[in-house]
This record gives sequence, C-alpha cells and structure tokens, in this order.
Amino acid sequence: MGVEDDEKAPSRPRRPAIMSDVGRLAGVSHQTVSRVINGSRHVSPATRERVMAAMTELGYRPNSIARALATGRTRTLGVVSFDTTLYGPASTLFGIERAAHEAGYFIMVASLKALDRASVVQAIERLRVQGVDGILVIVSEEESAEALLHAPLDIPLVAVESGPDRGIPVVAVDQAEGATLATRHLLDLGHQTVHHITGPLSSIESQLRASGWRATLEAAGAPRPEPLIGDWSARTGYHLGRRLTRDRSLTAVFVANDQMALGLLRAMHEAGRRIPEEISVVGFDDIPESPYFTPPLTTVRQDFGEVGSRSLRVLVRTIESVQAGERPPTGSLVPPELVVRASTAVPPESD
Amino acid sequence: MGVEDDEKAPSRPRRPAIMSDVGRLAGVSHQTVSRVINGSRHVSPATRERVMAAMTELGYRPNSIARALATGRTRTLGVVSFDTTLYGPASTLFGIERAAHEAGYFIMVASLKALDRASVVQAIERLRVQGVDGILVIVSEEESAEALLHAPLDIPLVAVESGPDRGIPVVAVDQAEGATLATRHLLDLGHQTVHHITGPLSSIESQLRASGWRATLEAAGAPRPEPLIGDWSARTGYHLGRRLTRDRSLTAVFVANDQMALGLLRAMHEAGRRIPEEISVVGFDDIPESPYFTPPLTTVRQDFGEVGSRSLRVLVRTIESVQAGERPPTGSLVPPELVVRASTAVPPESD
DNA sequence: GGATTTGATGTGATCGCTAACATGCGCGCG
DNA sequence: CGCGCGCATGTTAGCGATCACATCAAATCC
Repeated sequence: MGVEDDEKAPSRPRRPAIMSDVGRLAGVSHQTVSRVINGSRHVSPATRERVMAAMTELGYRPNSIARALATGRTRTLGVVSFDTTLYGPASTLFGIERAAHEAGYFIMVASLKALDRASVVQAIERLRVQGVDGILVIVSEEESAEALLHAPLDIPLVAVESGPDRGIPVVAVDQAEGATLATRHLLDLGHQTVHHITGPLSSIESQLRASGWRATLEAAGAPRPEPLIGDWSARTGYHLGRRLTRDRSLTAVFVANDQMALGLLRAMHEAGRRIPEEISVVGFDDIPESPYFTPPLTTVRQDFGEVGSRSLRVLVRTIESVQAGERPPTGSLVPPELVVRASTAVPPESD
Repeated sequence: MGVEDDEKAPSRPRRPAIMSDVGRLAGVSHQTVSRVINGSRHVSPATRERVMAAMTELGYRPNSIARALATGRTRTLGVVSFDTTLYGPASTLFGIERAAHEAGYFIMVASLKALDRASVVQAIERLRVQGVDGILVIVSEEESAEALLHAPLDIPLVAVESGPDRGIPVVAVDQAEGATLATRHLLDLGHQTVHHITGPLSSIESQLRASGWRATLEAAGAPRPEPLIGDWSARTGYHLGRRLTRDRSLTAVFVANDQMALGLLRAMHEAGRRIPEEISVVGFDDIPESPYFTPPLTTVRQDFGEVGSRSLRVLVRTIESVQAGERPPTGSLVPPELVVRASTAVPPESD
C-alpha cells in the first residue's frame, strides 16, 4: 500500500539517484535542485524544504565528477613528495591532509621515484592531468626546487619545507634560526666552539642549517671546525660519530637531525665518551623518540604539522586569488623552538 | 608565413586542446582519436600515426574527469588511515602509493579525526562521493574493524594491517608468528620465562602479538607473567620499564613495539640494570633507528612496504573481478622476520 | 493603472569524453 | 556475380552536473 506503480517504487534503487530524480520527486526541475545544493538565494523556503526531503528520501548524493566536468574545478589538491616514510614529510603530509579536510578539499599523493628534475616535472604533470586544482610540492633537494622554476605556470603551486627563493610561495621552518638556536645554546654553555654534522649537500634545509651554524660561530668569534657531511641516517651519524671520537678537543656537536644524533650518541657510548659530561650534543627535528634516547636529546623542534596546514592554506588562498583576480599570498616561515634535555651541559674543565 | 588563418593558428593555445581539435587536425573524427588513445585494434596504422602526430603538435592531454564521467571509473583509490605520522602506517601508505602508481591508479587519502566507528564510515563515505573505484582501510583498532562490517557493500574494500576476520579481504603481517619468533628466541637463549608489554588493548595487532606470546610460553611450559598494558609510545614504555626494574627475577621482556622498547631501555639504563647482560629485550617493527639504540635492539621486522603494495594489488584485483564477474581474491599474511642484535643474550647465572 | 523591476523557476546548451550503433568499402565464397 | 562479412571510420546519444538565458508571476514605481 502506498506504492501505486512498481516502475516508480523507490524501495531499493538499482541505480543511484541523480539530480533529475530528486527534481521529479519534489516536483521541480533539476536546476532548482542544483540551486538548493549550491545554496542559491533564489529558492523559496517551501521548495527548498521539499527538495531537501526528496534528497534524503532518495539518498541522493551529488556526483562530484559531473560537477567537476561542468565547473572545471575538482576540489582536489595534489601533493608531490619523495619519501613519506621519514618523520618530517610524513607529519607534514598529515598536517596537509587535516587542513585540506577542513577547507573542503581532497588530497592526492604522487610520490617520486627519484629526486631528479624530470621526476618532479612528471609527478606534477600526472597530478595535473588528473585534474587537481593546485599542487603542493614537498621539496627537500635543490634539484626539486629548481624543477619548480621550470614548472608549468597554469596551475597554482606552493613549495613546502624548502624551495626556490623566488617564483613561487614557500612555507617552511626557519632553518637558519633553528641552527642559530642550537649553536648559541652550546656557546652559551661555555663551549669554545661547536662542531657540525650536516645533512646531504644537495639538501636546501641542510645548507640553511649549516649556514646558520656558521654565522653564529662567526658572530661569536669562535673558531669554525670543518663540518662533516652526513645523509640524515642514523647509520651515517654513527660512522661520522666514530670519526669524531678520535678528536680529543671536541666538546660540542650540533647534528643536523635527530636520527644522525642517535647514531652519534651510540658511537660515543661505544667509545666510552660520556654525554653530556664530556661532549654535548644537539639534534634537529625533535622526533617523538628523542626524549628517550640515552641520554635524552636536546634538540630543535620543527612544527611539521603547522608547516603542512599553513602551506595548504596558502595554496587554497592562491587558488582563490587566481579566481578573484587578486594578488596571490606569499610564503611564510614557521619559527623553530629549542628543547633542552639531557644531552647538553657545560664543557669539562680543560685546564 | 605558414599560418594562413589566424583562427586556426595553433601557436599558443589559449584553451587546452580537446579531442575534436586533434581529430580536426588529423582529419578524422574525435571518436577515432579516442580509439587511438584507448588502443583499439580497429585503427589503421596510417591514421594512428597521423593522430599521434596531431596530439603531440597540439600538446593534447586527455581530460580524465570527462573520461571518468563517461566510464564511471576514475582510476583513483581511497586510503583511510588514522595517524600517518607513525612509522608503520606511513611506510604502508608509501608502499600503497608506489604500487598504485605502477598499476596506473591514483591515491586519495582520508585521515580520521577519531577512531570511532562513525569516523570510519564517514571517511569511506567521503571517498565514495569523490568517486574512488575502491578503498583501502588501514585498520589498527578493533572498532575500525567492526565499522568495516557495517560498511557499504557497493564498493570494493580491503583492510590493511589488520581487520575483521570475515567479510572483506585483509592483508597484514602475521603478528602471532612474529610474537612467537620473539618469544621463542628468548626461551631458546635459556630464559625461564618472558615478560610482555602489550600495545593498547583495543588494538587488534596488539591482541595478536599478546596471544602469540602467550601460546609460545604455554607450548614451552613456561610460567606466564601478567602482561603490562602499553600504548605504543616511548613514554609509556619508559614508565612501564621503571615498574619492571623493581622485579629482580625478570630476565627477558618482549615489548610489542620498538618505541616502547626504547623507553624501556632508557628506564633500565637509568636504574643501572644492564642490557643484555642482566635483562634481554626484544622489540617489534624494526624501525630504522632500532640498530642504533643503546644497545642495538633485537626486534621483529615487519615489511610494511610489502603489506602496502600487496594490499593494493588485492584491491585492484577485487575491482577487476567485480567487473569480470569473477570471484574476488582473498587476503594474505606477510611473514615477519626476527632480527637479532645486541639487546638479547643468555640469562645471568641465577644460582 | 500601465511600465518596470524583482524573484522563483524552467529550458537548452555545454563540459570532454565513451558506448552503441550506423555506414561504406573491399574481399572471399558459393 | 551477388551476398555477406570484417574492418576502418563516422554519427549520435548519453554520463550528471552547471551556466546562461528565457519565462512568468507578483511586487514596485510614477
């Protein structure tokens, strides 16, 4: 009873309802349904009510593909990243995703096979073909940054974590400031100078940290030891650490990330050099494990989540400003924070 | 010169080329262009040649949105995950992305705000509206697994890392086997029994590891100490570790993940209990830092990347089997591997 | 009170592609 | 020699939304 015509019985819809189904049920045209969905002012309260009722009755869900075809916008953003296994990029990606959700966007990930320029351009291209409205590129290496300068100009782009110093907005942590914080902390404790283990040479972040360290030493008139070149891995931190154990004058090391600092700690421990009594160590990143290293690591905290969400907002504003014909926003720097734990102390009496 | 008609001059296309532009230039219909793109057999080599030339000349790129609207398939897959900051999920996601790329699919990420059932259902819903062809759910908690049993049936779904024991395919590491490997290793070294720090009670993986540990002890006729309940964090590992230092009979601990093991190591170190001489410790996961803990950690390696890529392949096969009307594939278990380092040794003389 | 604005709604084209069917030609076969 | 078949290609109609414009009634103005 109640069902007059089995053609029209909406009991179990074989085919998902579309806009005109809703319109038919509500006694209006599909266009009016569209108006209700998009919140147009020109719909009477009574019809809006009826349309909404019809939508829930049919379990109607708008088809975003069709909408995307008609509007030319997908409300989807792309993220290009190299290795999302590492704590930094993973946290950034997470921050991006959360902020995207809040802004009503979806995220498509394209990870790189290699770090060369062609891979970056290819990844951007893939995302573009897929119809994203804008792209975030998590840049770590100089070459990726360069690739961005040769990237297509017809799609909004934002560089994350580091990037080229012109052309497109960059959102990143203030690396030089972080390095300064670390170095000054050690100098303030009374160390004559501070050694440095860098990240890979090709990494922009690594370069910025090294130059922050260098500048701080110079400003303090401290001698500048030759930095050791690392690659972010605990393994290399360990090997470089072993090399450093031979230097009896060494009292303080600023290591460009926590993983390498972990390796260094291990090497020092094996060599019987006590930390922080004999040697002070500062890391960079503040990964969740750092407080439980032996000893707990003094380090520079980067708020990756903030970098992610901030860069997403910059991208969204860029997209909107393109549509509104306004000036696009610029990038910004997130301040780092020194976290003092047990791996740093005043230097041993040297006399 | 060369350009006869400024209407047709393809010099700098204001509007990106579409299929019929290519067709016009090649002197064929748009449909023939479509045939070339989709590799239809019924195109003569000569026309194919001409069409391809026209495509490159115009810089033509197919519009995937339009194709999706026409075919009903987007070649996009969704991934639902809770915290992609953790090493496990992050690596799995990475494996998924690589495999997706290889299979010609894109990945859309939807991360959860909370772990309750509603969030999971909502995330699946969001992805579905966005038009994904299938969904991978990285499940860690019992509640998410249950949510999957109430999930919509009209879209292919695969559970990753753990999941409900029926209904949908699950791809995961064999947790019980891993726990057995760890426990037996300690028993084989001569320990009378093995203590256990679990993950959170609500975690399926945690439950499986605990029951593997329990079964192994029972099979060996060893006494079964009360397990301590953890939460995966180094912080909690540290606090539980401090509690364990008071137990003088303790000689071996199997910790449900490496982060907690790190905290435990730290607690033991502070209490002056030597590892592995007095107490042996085995972790789970084999995160990249584990070899550089103090001491280097014996642990059970999970191949997250393999879990990711395997689950993606299962999902793709599920989608294809739905179309072909075949039986969908089932889940599978990835074997874990014991990695022996320096945190385990024979127990101290007890007499 | 007739001209004009305003608000609610409908109509038809369009986004760029694929699916299904139509066409026309050449060739083999009985 | 005519029939039918297969192949290369074209034509037309969707896919499910939005957009631009048309329509029509009620409200407003002078």
